[in-house]
Amino acid sequence: MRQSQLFTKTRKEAPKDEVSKNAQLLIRAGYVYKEMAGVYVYLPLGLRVLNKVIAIIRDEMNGIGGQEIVLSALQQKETWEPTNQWSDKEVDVWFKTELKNGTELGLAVTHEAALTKMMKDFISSYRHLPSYAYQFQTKFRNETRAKSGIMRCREFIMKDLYSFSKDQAEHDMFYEKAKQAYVRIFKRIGLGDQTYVTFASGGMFSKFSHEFQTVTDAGEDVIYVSEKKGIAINKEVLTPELLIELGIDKEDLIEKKAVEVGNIFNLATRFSSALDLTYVNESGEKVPVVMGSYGIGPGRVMGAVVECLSDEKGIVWPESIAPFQVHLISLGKEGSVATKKAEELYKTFTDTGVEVLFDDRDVRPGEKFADSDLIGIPMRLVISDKTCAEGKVEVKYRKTGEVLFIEDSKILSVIKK
RNA sequence: CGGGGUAUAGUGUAACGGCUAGCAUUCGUGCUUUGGGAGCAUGCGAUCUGGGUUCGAAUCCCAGUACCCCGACCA
Repeated sequence: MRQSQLFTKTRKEAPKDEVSKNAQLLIRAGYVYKEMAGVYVYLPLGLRVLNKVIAIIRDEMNGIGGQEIVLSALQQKETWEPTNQWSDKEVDVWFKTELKNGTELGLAVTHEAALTKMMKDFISSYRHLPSYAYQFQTKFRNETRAKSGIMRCREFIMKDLYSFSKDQAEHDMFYEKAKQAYVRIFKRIGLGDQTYVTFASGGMFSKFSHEFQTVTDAGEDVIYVSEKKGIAINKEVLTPELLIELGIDKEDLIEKKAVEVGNIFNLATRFSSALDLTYVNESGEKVPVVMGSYGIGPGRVMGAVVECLSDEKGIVWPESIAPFQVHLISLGKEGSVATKKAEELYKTFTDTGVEVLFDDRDVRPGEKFADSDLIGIPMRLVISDKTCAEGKVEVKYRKTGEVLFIEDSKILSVIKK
């Protein structure tokens, strides 16, 4: 993509009412636009990152047998009444609306009830289980206080997978597989080092759930990390008994602030019982399906990456989710050798499938460099009269600052696809 | 939902109750310039909304709205 065609532009200063680092940088660099508190628009650059995060999650969900669907954002009152969750007392983050005829509707806070209800049409025998469905869908939550930029929103995309198993043993096996898939997701996204599988409150159906907590001061949760074990415990469930059970010394725990980027938990038969999702087992008995829920917020993940990996100059994207692989910067004047070469290189990249943002704007070098640092694409290539004279291209890595001069003919070989 | 704060061009800011609401940046135009947000000239662009006090309100008071922060909440 040509930067001259990109309708967004960078800013030197962030809006004064954005305090969080993620929102400041994402707005300054032109990734997101704030529509209102807790509601952000994803701009061309931001959508590319979001889609890459989504692609990684999708790949891992498909890898454990997930089947992608899209449920509706508008939900019926009847869907939530069996579990008593239509009540504003039970679920206090509802956005509700109604049809012209007065029928009450809700904007989806989450989807377990809707999917459970739907699955009644498809699950009736043990032969139909286990089954796993997931989606990327917009959730609406009427938070009393949106905060932390794109990390706590009133409208946000969430990946939610729901598992349908014959019994607890089958559920437990999948639960473990899903946990490992989550570990891989955060590793691939570039947050592996600072993200911990965290023991958290399991609600009323199991002792614990597992949260994936990314350590950052921008987070709202307090966790206790055991570096030795590579796991963490949410403050809300930390007890001496648990430490014994996990074989952790209290001295090994370090208190840290963290943001919950994923959560997986056992739903047991809460929804299947309430909504009558049952199947007939081999003995001919009708029994409720055992369910699990597995969530990740791609937008929140994106915010966490910015919080964790940016520096004083701007964002530093991991290669796996950067909006582009390469930031090609031409410093040549119109009609110069450098400009011609940059154009040729741009064509080579686009022809060979290299994702490239081409800064072909007629602005001064300093501005291009500053923008490049702010936008945070992992590899920067500079073409100037100087580099052309040597038959080379300057390569600079955003993360390390390392600079290389590569011969023209070898450029494609240093770019990872 | 409780508490606190803020509201002036696209953005960041200044202005004792009193002069044509100033500065920077952005944006437009022209010239110049081209390896870390250059320079000169010139132009466009603002007091959140509604009441009140006052001879006079960006400034004081009340209400509303929006946003931010702390806490609660996050099924």
